[in-house]
Amino acid sequence: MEVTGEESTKELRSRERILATAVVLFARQGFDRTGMRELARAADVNLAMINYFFGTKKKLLAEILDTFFSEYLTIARVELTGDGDVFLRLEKFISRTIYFFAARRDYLVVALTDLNHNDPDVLEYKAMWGRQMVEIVEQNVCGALGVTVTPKVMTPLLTSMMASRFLFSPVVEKISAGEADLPDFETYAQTVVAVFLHGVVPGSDSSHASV
Amino acid sequence: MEVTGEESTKELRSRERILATAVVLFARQGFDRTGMRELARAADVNLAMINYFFGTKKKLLAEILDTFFSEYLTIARVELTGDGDVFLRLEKFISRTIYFFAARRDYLVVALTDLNHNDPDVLEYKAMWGRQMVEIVEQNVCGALGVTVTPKVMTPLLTSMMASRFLFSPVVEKISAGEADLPDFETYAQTVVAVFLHGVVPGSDSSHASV
DNA sequence: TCCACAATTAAACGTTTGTTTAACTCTAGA
DNA sequence: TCTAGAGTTAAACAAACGTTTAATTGTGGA
Repeated sequence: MEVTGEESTKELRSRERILATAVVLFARQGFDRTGMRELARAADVNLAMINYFFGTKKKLLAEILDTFFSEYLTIARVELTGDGDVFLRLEKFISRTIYFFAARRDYLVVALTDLNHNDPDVLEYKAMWGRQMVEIVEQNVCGALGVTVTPKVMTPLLTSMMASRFLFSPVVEKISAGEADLPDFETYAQTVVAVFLHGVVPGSDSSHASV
Repeated sequence: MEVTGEESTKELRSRERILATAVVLFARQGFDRTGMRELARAADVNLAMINYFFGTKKKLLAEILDTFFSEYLTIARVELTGDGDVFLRLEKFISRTIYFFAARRDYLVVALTDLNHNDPDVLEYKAMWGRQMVEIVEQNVCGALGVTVTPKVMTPLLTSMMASRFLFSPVVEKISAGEADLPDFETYAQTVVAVFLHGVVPGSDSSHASV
């Protein structure tokens, strides 16, 4: 068939339907707790189609992770590199990343939870992406900021801060239905920017001056 | 046998050996990827002993999580409540928590990754602990700090910051063997305190004044 | 000594797992 | 019109899963 046309033939749709369904299920119930039959049923394809298109379940996961990490890394490269003001660059990076996390929340959850265990294979894969991320932060942020925090501490720290809203959201929403809910992403992005750059207390430089 | 003595009889040892081994394996390879037979072999007990002592695999996990969350909550109650200076209380809380995370790293990893999926049962369990944590922060931190950040945002944010060092450590260590490694916990605790209270840039109140 | 009972064991239970096979349908290109 | 090949299907594979059963061992208290 050769797929010379660009979209919507039935075969292409199956592949993408599997992919889209897999992200949702993996995020909701985890990679291991999601069976091939369950995924096939949810994506409305035959069981064998998953192995036909992706080979193995692990390779299906790998494709999801590649999508997420490459896009995340692109944002970091675009927003963090350059000669502009470091604070402005950080502000833009954090803001764009949070919007990215919001748009691809399921990808984020899969990447940070399913990936968080340490098969030697998976560990090497994670290190590959982490290395590039740390490198960008090291060469474009740490020096320009003139801080003592090392890039290997700062990178996970900032990533955790930006992601926490999305990783904890199911719990937080469950805590109190109706009451004051989570802020929109615009507000949340500003919060993370503010805390990361200036700390929780907004107006002060806060060397112990409370109550 | 009644277990009137306080320790070291063979039966007690089996139960605790299972528990200790489970935490390590669950943290390293995940709850689902760890089979009962594998756990039994690693703990050097018969397969049936796990169900004999804990009933089901899920209840074994629940015991691990209870241990972790109750201790974490105790620290929050002890260090965050009271009338002293908010900054000093936060500083002590962050410091003690990070030492706690370091001592119980495997527990932390199990609690934050294996628990991060959303079976309705698990979600309710997480909400139970999260609710108490948010309440403590709300009543003892947010008001005293006089900040606009809501407790439902601040609590996950701070927890993420404190935990990031431990969740990402396998990746970060893999990134470059030999080179400048992660800081000790004393230093890391100070870093989190500093960033959370004053932002990444130490000496300035940093309203755009770089390069 | 003997009894009651906790601990331990080997074996089997029925499901479910990810993957593979071989046959079949459909369609684009010669 | 015919054919090569991609898409799709039902069925089966061995392996691993969590759990249960029934029998055995070992020990403290009567």
